[in-house]
Amino acid sequence: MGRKKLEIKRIENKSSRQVTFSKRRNGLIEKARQLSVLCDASVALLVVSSSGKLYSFSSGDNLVKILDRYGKRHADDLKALDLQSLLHGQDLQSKALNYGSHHELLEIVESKLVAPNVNNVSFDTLVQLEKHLETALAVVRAKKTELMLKLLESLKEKEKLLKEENQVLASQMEKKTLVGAEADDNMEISPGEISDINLPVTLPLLN
Amino acid sequence: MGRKKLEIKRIENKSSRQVTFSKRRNGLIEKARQLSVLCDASVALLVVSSSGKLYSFSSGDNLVKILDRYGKRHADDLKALDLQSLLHGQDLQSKALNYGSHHELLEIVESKLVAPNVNNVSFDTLVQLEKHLETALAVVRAKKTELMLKLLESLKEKEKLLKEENQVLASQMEKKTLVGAEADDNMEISPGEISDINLPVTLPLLN
DNA sequence: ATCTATTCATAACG
DNA sequence: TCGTTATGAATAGAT
Repeated sequence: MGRKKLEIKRIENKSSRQVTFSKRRNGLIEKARQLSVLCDASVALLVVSSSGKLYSFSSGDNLVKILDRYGKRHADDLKALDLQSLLHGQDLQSKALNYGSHHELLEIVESKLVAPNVNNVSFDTLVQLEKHLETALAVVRAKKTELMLKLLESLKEKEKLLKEENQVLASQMEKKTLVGAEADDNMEISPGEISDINLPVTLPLLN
Repeated sequence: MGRKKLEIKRIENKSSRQVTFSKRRNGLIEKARQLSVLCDASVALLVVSSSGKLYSFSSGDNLVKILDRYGKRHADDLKALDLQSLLHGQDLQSKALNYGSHHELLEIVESKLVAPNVNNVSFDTLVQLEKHLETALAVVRAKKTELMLKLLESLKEKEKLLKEENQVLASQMEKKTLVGAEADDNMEISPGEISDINLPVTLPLLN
């Protein structure tokens, strides 16, 4: 959108690359902001210049909320697997596992850091908060991973069973086809043989 | 940039919000891509729609590299904080380049902070450091989640297809059985009909 | 940083 | 979701 059409490939001239970076980075961040506002979406953007400087944007909520929101998508899956109980333990550790309190913790941290009375907060307290934050994040992360792994396992198991069902059906089909072909020649099929095959039209697994 | 100037505030009409979201999201991702290419920058973008769907972009290098660069920044911060003495002559850069070092760096920072010579460190810088750490953790978590979600999606898709295969096989079985029963009475099965059924013994999906 | 000729992105509509 | 088009925005190159 300039005086000339610019090819999208690395700009070799260092100084114009720097200028372009600066302009486009600002543009990108503004666009990200607009999208989040206009469409009520959560947006997180990280840009690291070739010289290593970090620029970022994240829609109000803050990244953590974005991830929480993302996590909600799987609420149904988790419920289906009846793993919710894992999230609602009684001890302190499992308290940290709950999304809500996890979030609360972060909000507390943020309010402490952003509040004007920051000076009141001792470094020790800050370090404590930081530790708690890290621990909470780690535990939640691990738990999340664990749950997803279980989900994966169950899906894989389902897949395996379905494959087996397919095998059975397929071999039954083959058998049936052969019998049918033979009947076409000279054999008869007894009703008993037929009922023996027993169609699993509705597979219990699928319910 | 449309027929009319659009105010940057939440679009109330749901369907036009959806349309705008779709267009602008694509635009944003494209811009992110261009920036990363033109200026040789690392870019990570996460967008979660109000309905919870995730869209993301991350420049080729992949988030790991972004975090590596990020790590360098931490290293710089540490230098600025005059904490490098803690490393006892170890190579700061290379230490900062791998994931594990994030935690290590944190511990170093912490140990330094509880020490009495806290005065050297400005509070603002400390807050910066904390934010950066949190962002890094969040991004890694998001990426991990994203990958697992993709896996889940593909497994679900597989499951769906397998179910369909089962349905087909089952109904074919039924058909076949009926035909067989009829043949038992008075009908003949033409070879054409049989080959028409065509057993999918090996499902391409499963390979 | 600022300017401005251009190209680009997209709001409205079908 | 897709295509079209009039228009507002972003920005490449210059200063």
